Amino acid sequence: MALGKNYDGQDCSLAKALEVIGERWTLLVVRDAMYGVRRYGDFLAHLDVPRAVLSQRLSALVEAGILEKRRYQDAPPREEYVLTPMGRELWLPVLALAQWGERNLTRSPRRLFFHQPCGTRLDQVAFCAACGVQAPLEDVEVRPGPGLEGARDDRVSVALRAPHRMLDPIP
Amino acid sequence: MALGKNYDGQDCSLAKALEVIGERWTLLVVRDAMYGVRRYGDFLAHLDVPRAVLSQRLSALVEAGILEKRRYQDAPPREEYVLTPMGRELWLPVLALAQWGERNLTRSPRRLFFHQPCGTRLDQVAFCAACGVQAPLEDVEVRPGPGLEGARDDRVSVALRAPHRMLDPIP
DNA sequence: GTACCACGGTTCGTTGAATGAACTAAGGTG
DNA sequence: CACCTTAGTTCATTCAACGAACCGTGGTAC
Repeated sequence: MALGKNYDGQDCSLAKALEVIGERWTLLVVRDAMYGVRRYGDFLAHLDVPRAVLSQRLSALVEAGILEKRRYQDAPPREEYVLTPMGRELWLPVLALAQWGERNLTRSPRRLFFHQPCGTRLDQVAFCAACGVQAPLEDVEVRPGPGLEGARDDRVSVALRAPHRMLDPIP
Repeated sequence: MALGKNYDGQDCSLAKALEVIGERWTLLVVRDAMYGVRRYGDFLAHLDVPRAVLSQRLSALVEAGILEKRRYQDAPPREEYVLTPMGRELWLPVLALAQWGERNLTRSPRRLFFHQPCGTRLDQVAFCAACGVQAPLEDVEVRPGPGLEGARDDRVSVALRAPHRMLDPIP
């Protein structure tokens, strides 16, 4: 489709990336997946996205190799969406963008990120000075920051108001 | 406006950031500004974006404090758009996203980034190991990578096929 | 066994935004 | 005086987002 998602003629890896994760809602779906959201209904509850759009985005992310759809229960049959390694690598740009928003668009931080093995707070490039490593997503813990207001009360929002290891499924 | 740009109810700095730079074309405009593109006509030539959309995006970016519109010539009156400090801070997420695209969606790198003061190649978080600093945008030089094919031949594309310091205006 | 519910979607009419071509306006240049 | 450049605006058409309603599969309660 030449309209809506493609940036034809842009020979640039940023444009390529945006063709995959640049559509409305897509990066928020990825963020939720990083927080451990896996089920259609949970994405829906947390995002207030039209169902048709969510279906389309999930399929597109699976197609692109960022999410994997897999059956986690047979009776009744239920599927879940989990990040692939390629999807987990989006951690860095997502964090950088969120931190930019935090520094420039909000008063105080909504969420803080920590290197789970050592408890050190992470900066915008996820580099843990204490350990001297770039923290992979699996080793990151989120905790609510001072700026987080409890506006929403869907399952997912409530679960994420407690400290939580990234990728751990929502209860 | 509840439609199209807002992510109402998402109490999250990523959503806030996406409200500002998440619309179609917006991040490509910012990328071009980082490369040194400043004039309406140059953005237009490089991006193949409809004129009305470009006008809207440029105004929105000025409104958001990411670009500054300023007169660089009086007869005839001409304006240019340059990144503000807040806009320059988008460098990190833009780089991280582009590098993700490069690693996961393309064969070989389109463009390589170097720490201009010392000539060291930069990684996805713009950390210069030789100098031990996070390189600011002003100190970065782009050079074409092996994967860059000379498909486009507009003014801007041609100019960017030579090594070029970030933010330096297109000739 | 039958009514009801949870989950994960699809369908569809309405609204808003992107597209691209044409037009405008200010001000030089030959 | 005709024409060119730059930076837009206007407008009809096309496409995608929205949100409400509907659908299908397979439990669970009575």
